[in-house]
Amino acid sequence: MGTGDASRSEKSAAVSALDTCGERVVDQERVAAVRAVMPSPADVEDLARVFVLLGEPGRLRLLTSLLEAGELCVCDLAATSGLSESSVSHALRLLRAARVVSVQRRGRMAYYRLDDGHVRMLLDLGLTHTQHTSTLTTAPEPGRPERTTS
Amino acid sequence: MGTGDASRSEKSAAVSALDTCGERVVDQERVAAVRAVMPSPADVEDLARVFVLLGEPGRLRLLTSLLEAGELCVCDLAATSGLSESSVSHALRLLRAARVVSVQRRGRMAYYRLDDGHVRMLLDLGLTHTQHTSTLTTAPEPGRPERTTS
DNA sequence: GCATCGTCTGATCAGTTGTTCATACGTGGA
DNA sequence: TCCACGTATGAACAACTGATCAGACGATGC
Repeated sequence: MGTGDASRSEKSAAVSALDTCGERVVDQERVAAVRAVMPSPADVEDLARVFVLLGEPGRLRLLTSLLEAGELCVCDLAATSGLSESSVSHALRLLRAARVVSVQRRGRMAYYRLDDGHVRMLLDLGLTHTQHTSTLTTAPEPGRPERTTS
Repeated sequence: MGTGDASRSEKSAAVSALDTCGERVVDQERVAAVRAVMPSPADVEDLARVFVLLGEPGRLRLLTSLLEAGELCVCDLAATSGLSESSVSHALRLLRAARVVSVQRRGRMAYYRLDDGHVRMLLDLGLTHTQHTSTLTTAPEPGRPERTTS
């Protein structure tokens, strides 16, 4: 099955440009259309980086805390997230590097806040829906007091 | 970290309920407020699972392809995402388990589509903003000048 | 029936990631 | 000044994850 397998090229014949490495393609038009609008690799990786940062329960609790409180210091973030202060510091380092949070120092305290409206929207959207969709993914849990995010 | 460290309980004295394990807390009111509205651990982990699924470039390209095409078979997904067909299959397995995609078989083909409006919104929101915000994330960090926002 | 195709799956391996421990930095108070 | 505090950092470790390879399954065509 090499490349000569044109048995289902009923749609278009301009395959060579798309079929870069012997991959079989069924619906060539659709594949071409998708490729045309596919974000650049850099954009995809950027977005993936953001989602990854949101994809760890500890960081997610940190960010949720900041979403609710507006501003918190490291030790309070440790208290609200249940992480050790060291873990919080390490996590905040990553979030800082991605410009997701910003820090402002007062005295020997460091106060963090969300610094990215984009992430705030993703967070808010995610939190809202997750609470409506309990019992879906893997949560056999009984009822929970469904907070209203306002 | 002695347990008797109540040195800064200047705001309220009802610490015992919050301070479960010798953690220092600065703004107890705010911490209590955040804890009150913090989603349940199960909800947090559910949401984190979703974000993790979106947080890998390969899967993100798969999902973007489905968002654009509506429906694609495995080999076409391999073509649009640049992954091997085996990797696609493994990835789709995870996405299926999380009810993010659904599959419909016709003959020996398997056609996948997005099956979660929640995820579709997150995807769409993410993709929209990422394309406006290129040149941001991957920036090599200008020295880390702790910008005092605004 | 047999061979081929598209897809799925398990095992293995390498790379990544979060946590912990120990320590270092800068600040503020005695 | 010295010490306690809040935070930041590096190293080491365990756990997880994605890619690859090999093989299996069901469906189709001869």
